[in-house]
Amino acid sequence: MELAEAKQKFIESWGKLGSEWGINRTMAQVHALLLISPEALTTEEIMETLNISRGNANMNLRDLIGWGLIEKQHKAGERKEYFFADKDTWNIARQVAKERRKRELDPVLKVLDELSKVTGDSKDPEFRTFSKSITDINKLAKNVDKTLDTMLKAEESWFWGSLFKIFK
Amino acid sequence: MELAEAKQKFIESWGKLGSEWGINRTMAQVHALLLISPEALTTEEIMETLNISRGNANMNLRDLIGWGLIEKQHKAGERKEYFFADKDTWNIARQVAKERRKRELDPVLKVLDELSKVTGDSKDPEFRTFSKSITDINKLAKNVDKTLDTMLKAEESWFWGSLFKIFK
DNA sequence: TTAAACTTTCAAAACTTTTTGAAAGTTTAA
DNA sequence: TTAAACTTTCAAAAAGTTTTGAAAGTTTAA
Repeated sequence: MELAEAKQKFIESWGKLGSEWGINRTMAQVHALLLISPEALTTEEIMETLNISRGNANMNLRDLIGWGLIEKQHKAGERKEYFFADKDTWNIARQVAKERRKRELDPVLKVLDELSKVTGDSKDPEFRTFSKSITDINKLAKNVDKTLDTMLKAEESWFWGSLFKIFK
Repeated sequence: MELAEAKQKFIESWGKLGSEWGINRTMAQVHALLLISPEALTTEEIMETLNISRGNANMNLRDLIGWGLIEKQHKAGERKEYFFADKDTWNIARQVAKERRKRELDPVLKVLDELSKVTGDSKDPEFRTFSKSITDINKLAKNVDKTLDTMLKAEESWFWGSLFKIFK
């Protein structure tokens, strides 16, 4: 396979994976493009490579900055803004985990805590089933939360090293 | 909070979480409803409770069966089909992880393996950056894959117990 | 200042996904 | 058999999401 073709394929696959996990396909593609670019790129270059409009490019670049996955770069003597991606996959994974935890897991934990407080007749099967499910899900969610917390603080080598010890 | 209100809130939150993670909102809501129901429910009851059409209910029930999250139940002397959800959160988590791995992670791993085979001029920064990114992502993806594999085989107590040992 | 170079915004259009509901299909009891 | 009770299908409609592109806004050099 040619390098050019391989690049295309990577951008496509990354976009598809993103959309399956609830991330805007174009945003994932822009990220993929920057991931494999040795140099920072301009909005113009991104628009051209991915065949997207200026507005679209701008909006997704801003979102990627919001996710902490890319940064702006200023080149001396140039007016244009350049964008480049953090290339460290461990940082990327941590950053995504961090943002999704904040945006999605945290609110759910809050609701679950509220819902665990609901009281009722412990003879009522409706209440008992509700209560048990909420409690169980709450426990799982808290465990996930705690694990993410450790992961976010961890160094890559320590993290995988530790998992390796457990998982043979 | 009333039990009825709490149920509503749970169904809503579960649906929202699902849609943020790329799972059809209605499917997640049907799942939530069955999770907190002590008894198996008919399509009719689900349609009424969630205010959805017969076609929609049927399609999402089938999908949930496909995900291994709910099952059909036949009641002696009854024509109707009843549906009930596995209430064990650990099983649910495993089942979801298993399906998403199969549907989404596996294909990406396949593409990454292909892309790691691309050869090129190691003096070319374009090639070097591409190559390094693919290799790194491939490594991370394989680690995730291996960890999921262990998790899928594990018993809940063993799994969390082991994590606990690492994560203080 | 001014105007060129650039970035951001946002309403409308395009596209994607989900939902509906009526028709077709299936199963069962008699 | 038949027909009632039920489930499944699927094309069209509705809802939701993303993209466009022109206009407005901002920054900078001179």
